[in-house]
Amino acid sequence: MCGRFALGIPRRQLEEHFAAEVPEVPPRINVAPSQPVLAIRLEHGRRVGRLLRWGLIPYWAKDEKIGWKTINARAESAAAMPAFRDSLRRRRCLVPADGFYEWDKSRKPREPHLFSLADASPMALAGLWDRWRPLDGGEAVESCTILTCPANALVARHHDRMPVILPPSAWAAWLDPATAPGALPALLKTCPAGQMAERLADIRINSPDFEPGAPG
DNA sequence: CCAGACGTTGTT
DNA sequence: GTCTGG
DNA sequence: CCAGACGTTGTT
DNA sequence: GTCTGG
Repeated sequence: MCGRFALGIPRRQLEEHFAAEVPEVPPRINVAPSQPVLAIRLEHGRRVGRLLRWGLIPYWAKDEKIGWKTINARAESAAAMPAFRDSLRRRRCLVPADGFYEWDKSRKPREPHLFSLADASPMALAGLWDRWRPLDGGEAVESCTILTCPANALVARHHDRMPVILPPSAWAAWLDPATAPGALPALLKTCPAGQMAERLADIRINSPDFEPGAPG
């Protein structure tokens, strides 16, 4: 699954890598659910990075609590889920990351591992977003979720699910709302069967800077 | 019809 | 908003 | 995901 | 154990 990840890529490198306009974001080694995450989406045909709350709140929600249970969406079922299907059809995004964490729970204390690409290039996690307007007329909240798929062999040593990682060749079609829904499953299957999965590196974290309870 | 859910992961 | 269960 | 809390009364 | 907050 994907419940924590890292993002410390400098702005200009993100802009170059994703061909997008990206806001300045402080480097984070421990991005947690409910916090703002950088998501790249298409606005008027241009790729733009926005800070969206992690945990998708569907536009029809009565309150925002559902966002605690929607930090991930299963790629296999999202198209059929009331909370995700509209976003899957029309509101897809990329979530840049240095890598994502999985925990080794056989250790005391639990030990985090960072999974990043072997060549250290930025990862593009497949995401969905939505815009929710509070019933009391308060300000709209934009939020997002990260799709998951079955873990590849490397990640499976720790967990049976992992985030969908999209290769650069899939980004344009993923972001384009005009992409036919029928084409999406093929894009999502990029991970774990595709080449990116082969390039995942498993790095054990021993840094004293990493404190799960104190999101950086 | 109305009421209530709408989600994922992990663990047992 | 839309579907399921009662 | 992890960390941290884990309560009551009364009123709307 | 289970829920909430970050």
